[in-house]
Amino acid sequence: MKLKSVTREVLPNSVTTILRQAILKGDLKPEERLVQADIAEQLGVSRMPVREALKTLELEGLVTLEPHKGAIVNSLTIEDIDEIYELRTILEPFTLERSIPNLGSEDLTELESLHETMLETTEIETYVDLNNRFHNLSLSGSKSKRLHGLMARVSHGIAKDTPYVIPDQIEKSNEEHARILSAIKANDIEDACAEYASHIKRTHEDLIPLLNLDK
Amino acid sequence: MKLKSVTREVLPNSVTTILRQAILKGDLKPEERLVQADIAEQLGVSRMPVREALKTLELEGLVTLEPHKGAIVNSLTIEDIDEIYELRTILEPFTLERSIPNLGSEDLTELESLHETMLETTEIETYVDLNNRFHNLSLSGSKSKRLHGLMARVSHGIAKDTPYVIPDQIEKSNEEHARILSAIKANDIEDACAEYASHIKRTHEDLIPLLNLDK
DNA sequence: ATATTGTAGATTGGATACAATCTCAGTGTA
DNA sequence: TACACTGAGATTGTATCCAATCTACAATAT
Repeated sequence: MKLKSVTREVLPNSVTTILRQAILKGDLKPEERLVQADIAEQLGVSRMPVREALKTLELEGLVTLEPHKGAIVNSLTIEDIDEIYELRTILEPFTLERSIPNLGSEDLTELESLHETMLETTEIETYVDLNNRFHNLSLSGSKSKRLHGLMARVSHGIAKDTPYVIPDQIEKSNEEHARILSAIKANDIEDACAEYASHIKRTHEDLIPLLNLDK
Repeated sequence: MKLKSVTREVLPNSVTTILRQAILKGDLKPEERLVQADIAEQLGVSRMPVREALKTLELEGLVTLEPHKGAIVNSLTIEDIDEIYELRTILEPFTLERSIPNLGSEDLTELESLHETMLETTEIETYVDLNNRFHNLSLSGSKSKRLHGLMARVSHGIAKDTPYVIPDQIEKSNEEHARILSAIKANDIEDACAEYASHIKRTHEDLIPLLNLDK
């Protein structure tokens, strides 16, 4: 018998996740200084896991680490947002193209059901979660750690909670997801990628005017 | 008077560089296990900097880190190479497009002189170094840490020493560099990016048949 | 009063020590 | 012989400690 090996939970990973979410949610503000000892105490661990977590976040581009000085939360300019969305528009369809051929019928069923549930969901929290699962699953056919690493690094830069700020985001997304999904089911890779790209592009265009970013 | 601030050298960075080069040069073979204590002893440091270095290399995609098990050097398949070059073909012109408007006249002079020196160079070692500086400098107008991080992560996956394996690589590159350079000087961004892209694409095509990769 | 220097406290970098976990050879059993 | 088990050694994960460095404020000089 073959069991899927348990992902052994390791402290730095948990710490990383907690800090990453705090930054993306805005609990930790840009330019804010992150003191290892304080974080360690708050989380009830030693400084060591915190140090590793900060290192990870630096490589993900969320914080800046300066030798002997410490970590500060990176701030985002409009140019950053633009850049992030342009990169997503490139990378995610690129990945989708390699993912579709490897999606099994169970995956398609699952995608379908996620989509149907989203159609009936009005709770924003739930929707954000379903939406992430939809996107992740559709890209999951590509096994390339390199691609998934790059995408994580790009999209971690910005909160994944556009439904919170864009009016009608849910309705628009549902429509776009429907088109992506049917293209995937029809195995029309080219079309699916194009629809996926315009989904991201539209989100970008809707998002920009809503942001009041300084600098 | 204004002094250039000293770049404070920190141990993990040195360790990372040493390990990265060892992997790219092939001194550390794919699937080889990297034991922290051994590396630490060889380098005359404690395990702590080594741990950080391995973490960096993991996020760069050069090694895989499994909890409680350790680090092994990642191996490359043909598909990986293809993917790396396709990504470079996308990312580097994307960056060049944002870089050219910010290149000063000193940068152009420097590029010119690098190119001229390359024309006269037959030493492969020297050529590889000049070539790297040429590429880095041309992309240096983009200040985006995100882009440079992504590119580093992509190209660190593969040795930058194609002149060692591709016959006539130097001659072909010189010709292509000339075209890129003149487009940059003419401030023809579109053309420069196109030439840059086909430079990478040609290298990819020349490289593939020369590699005897298992798997 | 302002600018500069000196100093103490805070904070990070790196080393060491210990705990948790894994690996693997060796043993016993069917 | 083949297989499962066991336990010692190896290796990684985490905590703690000390040194290097930075920061901020107070003392001093101009």
